[in-house]
Amino acid sequence: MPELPEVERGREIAERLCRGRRVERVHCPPDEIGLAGCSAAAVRRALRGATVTGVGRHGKQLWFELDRRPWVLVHFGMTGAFHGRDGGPRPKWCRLDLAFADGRHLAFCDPRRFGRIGLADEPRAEPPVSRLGFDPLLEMPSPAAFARLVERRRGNVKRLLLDQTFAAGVGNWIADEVLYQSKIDPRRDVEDLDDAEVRAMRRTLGTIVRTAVAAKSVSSRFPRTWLFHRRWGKDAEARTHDGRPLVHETVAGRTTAWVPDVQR
DNA sequence: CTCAGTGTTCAGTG
DNA sequence: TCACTGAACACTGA
Repeated sequence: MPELPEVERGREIAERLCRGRRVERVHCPPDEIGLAGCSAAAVRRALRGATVTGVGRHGKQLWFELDRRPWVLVHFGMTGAFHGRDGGPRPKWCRLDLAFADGRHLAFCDPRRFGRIGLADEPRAEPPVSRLGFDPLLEMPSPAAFARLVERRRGNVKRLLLDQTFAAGVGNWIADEVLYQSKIDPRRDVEDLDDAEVRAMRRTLGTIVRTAVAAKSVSSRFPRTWLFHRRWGKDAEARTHDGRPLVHETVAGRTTAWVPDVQR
């Protein structure tokens, strides 16, 4: 479930393994669907022989910064992840594999193939990155600026949180966690939120994202009070840490876990 | 065998 | 123009 914290974890793995190193060999099989408007050959050409100067991220978008253009963008889709290794066979579901002179490899694995690989000269200045809203880890708006962004929106609050042009990197579980910790019913209309609720959303969003990133996205290290640990599966008996019943219901087209006792 | 789920985009409806 | 729904995408695992 790659949301912002999982993608940031991928960025850290890639940066530690690749930064300052020259790409010796590239494996990138032809793949019409998973390549966003470019050929596998173009991806190989962009990477082979280039030195990785850094790995950037905004929301769920991640890119390799190279010592020449274009750069290479990766979106993890629903099941994408990076795996480092010292050698040996490529892992299963590998769609991109970079080999470095020191024998290390970085593989992008994506079993369900919803991930995307693309090229861009200036990722931040062009779509899809340029269309994204603020990244809650890198640039959380002030309370006043956050309130102004919310004021301009319509529809229910779950939809707002999932909208990548509002807050980049929020996915289904973070949206539900924010609403639970902010005590807001996911079906509520954005226009009906009061100032305290909007402030609570901003605060919980920041805390949840920073906490998950600090835990390196290892969910067993997330606070035990989080809804996260209770939301998976649609167990009719599911309860929060303090014994309140969960419900699962489709809101904004997505399975939503929430707690009617707590969220108003 | 069926089907939920995960992120995103797109076509269609109101 | 906007809000919203449902389908499509590919695949695993229950």
